[in-house]
Amino acid sequence: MAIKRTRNVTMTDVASHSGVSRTTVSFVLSNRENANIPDSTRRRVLEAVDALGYRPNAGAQALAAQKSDWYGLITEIVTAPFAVDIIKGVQDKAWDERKFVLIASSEGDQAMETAAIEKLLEQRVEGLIYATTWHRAVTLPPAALEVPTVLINCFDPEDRFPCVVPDEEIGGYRATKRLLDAGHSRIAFINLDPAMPAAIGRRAGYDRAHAEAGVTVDPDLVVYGHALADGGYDAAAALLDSASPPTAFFCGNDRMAMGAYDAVKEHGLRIPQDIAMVGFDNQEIISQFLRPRLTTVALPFEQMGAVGVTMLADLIAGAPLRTNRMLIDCPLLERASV
Amino acid sequence: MAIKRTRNVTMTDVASHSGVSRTTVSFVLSNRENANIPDSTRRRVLEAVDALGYRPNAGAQALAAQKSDWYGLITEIVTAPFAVDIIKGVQDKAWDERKFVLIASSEGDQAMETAAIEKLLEQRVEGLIYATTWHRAVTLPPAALEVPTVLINCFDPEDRFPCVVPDEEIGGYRATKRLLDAGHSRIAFINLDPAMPAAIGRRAGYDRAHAEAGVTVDPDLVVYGHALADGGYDAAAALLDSASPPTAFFCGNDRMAMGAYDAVKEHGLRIPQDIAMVGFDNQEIISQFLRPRLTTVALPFEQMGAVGVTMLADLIAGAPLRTNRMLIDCPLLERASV
DNA sequence: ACCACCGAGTAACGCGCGTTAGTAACGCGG
DNA sequence: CCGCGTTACTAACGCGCGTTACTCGGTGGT
Repeated sequence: MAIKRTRNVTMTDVASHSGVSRTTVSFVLSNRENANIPDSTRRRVLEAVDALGYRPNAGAQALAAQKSDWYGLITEIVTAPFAVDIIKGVQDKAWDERKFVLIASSEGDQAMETAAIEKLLEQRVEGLIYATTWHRAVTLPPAALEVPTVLINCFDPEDRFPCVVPDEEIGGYRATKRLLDAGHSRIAFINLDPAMPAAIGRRAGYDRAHAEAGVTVDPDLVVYGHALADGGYDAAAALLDSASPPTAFFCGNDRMAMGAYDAVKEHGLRIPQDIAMVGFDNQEIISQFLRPRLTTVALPFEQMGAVGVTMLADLIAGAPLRTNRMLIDCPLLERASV
Repeated sequence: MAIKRTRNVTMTDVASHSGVSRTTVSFVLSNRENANIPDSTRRRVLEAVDALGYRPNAGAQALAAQKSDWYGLITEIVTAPFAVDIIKGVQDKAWDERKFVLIASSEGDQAMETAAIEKLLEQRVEGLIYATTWHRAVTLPPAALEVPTVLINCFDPEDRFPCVVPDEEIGGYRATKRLLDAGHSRIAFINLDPAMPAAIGRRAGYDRAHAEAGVTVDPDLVVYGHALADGGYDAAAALLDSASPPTAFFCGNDRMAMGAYDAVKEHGLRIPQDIAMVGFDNQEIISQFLRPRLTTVALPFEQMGAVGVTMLADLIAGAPLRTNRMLIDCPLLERASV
């Protein structure tokens, strides 16, 4: 465990080592124009930087320059899978803008969340991104008002913060249209809790697709399931046992589709020959590995993260936002279950 | 979008607002002992803090105090699911020690990884935690040597860094013993790539359990599968079609178990009545929702994260480490597939 | 010979804060 | 009245760096 504890090398060290003033070192390192640094000097400085292993002190830089180059990201990291894609989208995009992302997890706990925001503000982040794992309304701690803030996958009921949310309606529309196009007319919709924005939007898309196709929606085919595999299983089994069963299922999420698969198989039916199935979320570990692989609608979290960063940058720059509520398209991913 | 842009309030502002010196404010806020601050003064200061919305500047604090209270965490965030648990374990434990965690993602890319470490060092993190999503040897950029560093779920071939890794052997042992105890004697082992530390350790545990039970291992029952659902399906199907098929499967991960489930069901066999199944990883989204729910061995990532933080704290404090390679137990989670 | 100008470089201030070394006022025993 | 210990505070330095406002030694033009 040999730890090379380099004494903290500062610009002053670099300066004396290369025989110039600290100011000159600063000019060289910040590539300042109009500074008239001849190449010979520049080289001497850079060599000293290398030789001494100089590393700028970000805190001191931020203090002197009065800016931090950091964005803060608050997210529910426990509820796992989706948060990761948002983080990735945010981080990559931020990197493009030479910004870094300070991640704090909220764990759903309100007190901890407030503490996290405080900590980020103490780091003097230039802006805040608040992301949730499921589409919903949120109420942020008041501290968030102190700094430019963008919401991802959630929205402020009072509209004080701009947000990026998935276009649930188009997702529901795409899924349903795909099934209608495949010739199905009895399409069951195992939706999420009807109070959720996701459920409302997707239902609207389901209805619109039917309307455009001139097919009447049978209200008995639209049910609400517990949002896990069991919920999908139960709902699908009940529908298959009904007097006039559906020939296709549109499931509110991939987990329910996973349960529905089991119900279909246990009824001795084959996917997609006898029953077609479309999911939602594109939770890869499920949709990629179900047999047959599941056709589903993607929630483009990574893209949402990237768009969020762009909006935040505009907000910080004081640029006008095109919209306070950015809708992100949800594409259909064709696999093998239709 | 009403953004309350509070001009940056400093200690000096608080001082003048409450009629004391900046030093006194500092003493009050840091709860300094032996400072003899009467309650009346303390209250005046705290009221001013509140009234002005003062918020300490972490960068300035770090600069003055010559310490940062931050740990750096580098992790492969793309390969998703596991990274999240490590992050959670690290963050919670760090919070207990009043430390904060700066997360950077490496994305597997060597250049980006080096850049990430540099950035963390520029923030003057007190230590570094490097975590991977699968157990393996890693080679860190040399910059990691400049600061106390702990590895999680990976190890340094040259042993320059202490590490926390899962005890694969005990995991393999537990899984196998459970099946032996259930009366099985022909237990197939669909292992991961035999070059992986995980595969080696689990195989050793599998062998030890057999040896202790006095059961001879049939080498034909130990196969290596592509680590995805298809690999599990193919391997399980082949074994079930063989002359003397197994009565139980121990799968190298839950994804393969997911595929094996399909193979078993397609052979008209029932789990667990006809075939018992044990997975590995406890990838919740799979093991919780397969029907029947999958008995599996957990990789305790959260715990590994917490232990890593403890080791790092010791390392920073210069305390002697009990071991340079901490093994974490992998418990068996009983569900319904045995 | 004088001035204007340019290239090359530096002294010095301030960012917000922790901390040390003080000071000023007061009470109390002798 | 002196000396001394408390109590309650503050002046001032330094952390590492960005930045502004300079200095100083040449060159070229008139």
